Amino acid sequence: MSNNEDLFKQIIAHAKEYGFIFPSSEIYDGLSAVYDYGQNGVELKNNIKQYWWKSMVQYHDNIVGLDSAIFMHPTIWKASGHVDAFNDPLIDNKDSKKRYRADVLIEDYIQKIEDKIDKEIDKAKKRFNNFDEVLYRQTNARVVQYQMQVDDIRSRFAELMNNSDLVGIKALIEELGIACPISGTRNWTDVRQFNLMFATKLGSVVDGADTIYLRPETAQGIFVNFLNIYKTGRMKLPFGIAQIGKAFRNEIVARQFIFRMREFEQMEMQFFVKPGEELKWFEYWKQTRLKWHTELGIPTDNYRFHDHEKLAHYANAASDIEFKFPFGFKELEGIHSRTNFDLSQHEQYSGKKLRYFDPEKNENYVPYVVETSIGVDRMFLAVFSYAYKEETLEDGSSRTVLRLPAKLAPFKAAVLPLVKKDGLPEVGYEIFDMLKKDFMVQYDEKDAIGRRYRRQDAIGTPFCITIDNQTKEDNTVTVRERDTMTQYRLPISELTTELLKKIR
RNA sequence: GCGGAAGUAGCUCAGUUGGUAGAGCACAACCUUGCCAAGGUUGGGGUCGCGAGUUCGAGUCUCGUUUUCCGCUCCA
Repeated sequence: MSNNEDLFKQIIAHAKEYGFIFPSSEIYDGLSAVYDYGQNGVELKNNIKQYWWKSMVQYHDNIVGLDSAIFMHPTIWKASGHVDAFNDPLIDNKDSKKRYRADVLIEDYIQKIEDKIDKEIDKAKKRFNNFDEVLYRQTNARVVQYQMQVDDIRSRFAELMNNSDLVGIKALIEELGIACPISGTRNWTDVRQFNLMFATKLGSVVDGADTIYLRPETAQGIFVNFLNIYKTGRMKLPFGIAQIGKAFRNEIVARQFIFRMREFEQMEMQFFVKPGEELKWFEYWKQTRLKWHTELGIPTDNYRFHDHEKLAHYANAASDIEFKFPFGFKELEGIHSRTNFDLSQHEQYSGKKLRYFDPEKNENYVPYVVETSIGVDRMFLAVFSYAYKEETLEDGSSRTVLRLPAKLAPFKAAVLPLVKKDGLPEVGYEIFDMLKKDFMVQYDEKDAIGRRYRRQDAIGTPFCITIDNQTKEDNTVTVRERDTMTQYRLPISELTTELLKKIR
């Protein structure tokens, strides 16, 4: 484990040292769990997004793109369930230092009483032959008393939650004498509300301005545009809408470098299908998405599916693609069969019909949705941490190399005149100007050639193009490959084709 | 949020019992070499995370704070 910890630290250090990722606001001491992408990081990140966008939008005639706003109508988050689900009242036990959801503590307490009722009923069942459970529940004094207790707590608790009465919730916990399961004490902190959504005010007049939220996921922007795209795009089921964009969650604990951040970027695609076909498409997208990952050349044993057993309220199937990060297998992408939950909710809250007219069946219905959702930053971390290698070479020397998939590398090639004289830099600039139209290319003439190769290795440039004195005679250059460190000569005129071939 | 560890130059670190900061690499300029890093000369860069306190004097001791990593907790 400590080996992996060291490796992870090295990866973080490398990301900073070579201009991939910097802590946000670093000269002001940084801002917790917020990061900036540097000159090389932004290229890698853009390439990841482009690779995704092409595979979704460009390669599918039935998937189109979207760029919806981060600000959205506040009711959207009521419809989606985020206002409720992202609003947890939390309470800490001062002795065990454990944190609980206050509502869960109360639910557990209620559950215990209900268990007692069940026990009474079980006993009675054994005792009486013609057992009438409904009648028994109404007449048995003990059961009636328990049931009244449960109903009382339920209704009081619901009211407290509706009024967001945190003081009242704590009072209820104390009144019920709920103890911490670990320490067994009733030494509680105050109940605090953690809203996972960032709120701000729309409109410059603070008084009376409406509270709006920074979106906690990009998916809802797709759902609320379903009708627009379906109609203006003349779409037919099945079809998809893809979107890349920032999302924000006020996590209680955001950590592990860029794995869990409060501001992050998602690549989501919602695929609308006929009811009843969703599980077929769920399987399809599971396999398709895994293929997208493995086609980058990262060995398949770095990936695994994790099928959910406990499903969210909106899903009827869900699976994660997990990646072997330096800190273990963790979620990289989620594939969810979201049923017609979201569109139905928006129908209800907006009052607009979000229906598809099926010309074959000659009927209207709310389509089902299969979602693929991947974090750009997590994908960045996955690729970056896989690519990072400390190698010992045959001659005993070592090199640090980023074995990035060529199509994701910030720079595709570096143009390196062997020496800074004899007209070689001039030829170098000619080649640079030629290649820059198609590729991100770096020009470097400083220091010994070997050192320049290593510099390119460290930022993952797959090819180095070296100009020497022979170049002036026959217009050929040396191409040096990052992974194998092998070299071969090539006419300058063939460089573009060669690079295109290798990078695709 | 709780507990543990850490924070000295871009990076890796040194800094004796408190006596007003060093090295290597990196960076810049010039010279030299020329196909797998670490030749030469010169130079730039640090109020030692931040803020208080103790002291004649704090990188070093005390307290607070912040950031990062790890564990717990929370979360898709």
